[in-house]
Amino acid sequence: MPELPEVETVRRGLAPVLEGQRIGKVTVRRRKLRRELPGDFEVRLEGRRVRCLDRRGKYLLVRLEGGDVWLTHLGMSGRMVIETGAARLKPGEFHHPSPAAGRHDHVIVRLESGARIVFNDPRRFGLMDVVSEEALEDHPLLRDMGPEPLGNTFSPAHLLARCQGRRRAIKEILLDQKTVAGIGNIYASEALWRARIHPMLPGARMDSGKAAALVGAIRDVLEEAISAGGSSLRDYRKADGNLGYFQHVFSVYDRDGEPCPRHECSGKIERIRQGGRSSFLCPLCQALPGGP
DNA sequence: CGATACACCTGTGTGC
DNA sequence: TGCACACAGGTGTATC
Repeated sequence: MPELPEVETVRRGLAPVLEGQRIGKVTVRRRKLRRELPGDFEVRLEGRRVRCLDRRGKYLLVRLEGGDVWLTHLGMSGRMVIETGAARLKPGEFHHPSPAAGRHDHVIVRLESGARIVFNDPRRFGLMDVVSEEALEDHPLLRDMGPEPLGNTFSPAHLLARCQGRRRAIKEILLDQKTVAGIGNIYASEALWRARIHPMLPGARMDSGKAAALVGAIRDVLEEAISAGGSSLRDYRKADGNLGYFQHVFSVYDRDGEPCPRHECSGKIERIRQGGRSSFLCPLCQALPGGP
C-alpha cells in the first residue's frame, strides 16, 4: 500500500511521538525482512535521541542525535503502529505494561515516554537499516533515486529527458524510482488519467505539453492524497494508533468496469496488464494518438 | 537498453 | 467446507 503519500502520512503521525524522545529497548522479533537487519541495529538505536523525521521517496528517515539515520521502507504491507500505555487494552483490563506482540510485529521500539512503535509487516517486503548521515546519500537504496515529485527539481524538462528516445511505456518510466521518487502503481494510474495520457504511450512519444501536464497531475494527485491522509490521521491515532492506511477515493485505480469520472466523458474504465502489474485507464479520454 | 520472468512473503477473494 | 488459483500498494536480480 505505501506510496509516497502514505509514507508521508506515517511520517507526520510519528513525528510528534518520536521527535525529542530517547529510544529505549529495541526488540527485533524477526531479523530477516526483505534484507537481513544489520547486526548492530539495536545497539545503534538504543539510548539515542531522535532529532527529526524525514522522508525520501518511499523511505522514512529517522535522524538521530549523534549523526545516524534509521531508515525504513514499508514494502507492500508494512505499517507503523503507535502503542501508548492504553493501546491494545481490552475493556476491563487495568494494566498491561507489555501487551503480547501481534502476529507480524517484527520490530518494536520502546521510547522513554513509555510509548512503543511497532513495525508490522505480513509480507516482509519492508526493510530497515541504520547508516551514518554522511553515508546516507551514497546508500545503495537511495543513491540512484530521482527527484522528489513535490520539490522544485522535478520538472517537465526532467521528465521529458527521462522519456527521450525510449520505447518503454510511460507508466513503467514513472514506476522507475530513478525517474521520480515515490510513485507506485496506484498513483501512476491516477496521474496518467488526470493528464489524459495512455499508460502504454511510449516514452519517445511524450512531448513538452504532455510532460507539463503529467508533472502537474503527479503533484496534484500526491498533494491531495497527502491531505486526505492528514485529515484521517487524527481519527486513526484516536482509534488504534495504526498509521499508514487511510481511505482515499481513487478515480480509476481498481475501478475497472465503472464509468469514467470525468463529467464530459462517457468512457468505461479498463484494466490492462503492464510488466506484470495492473494499470487502469479510460480508453476514451486517454486514447493513444493514432492507436485503436 | 528493453521486455520478461522470477524471487522474496502472507492474506484475501473467487470459482469449483 | 476445502482446495486451487489469481492477485495485492515494492523492488532487486537474472536472462534473453
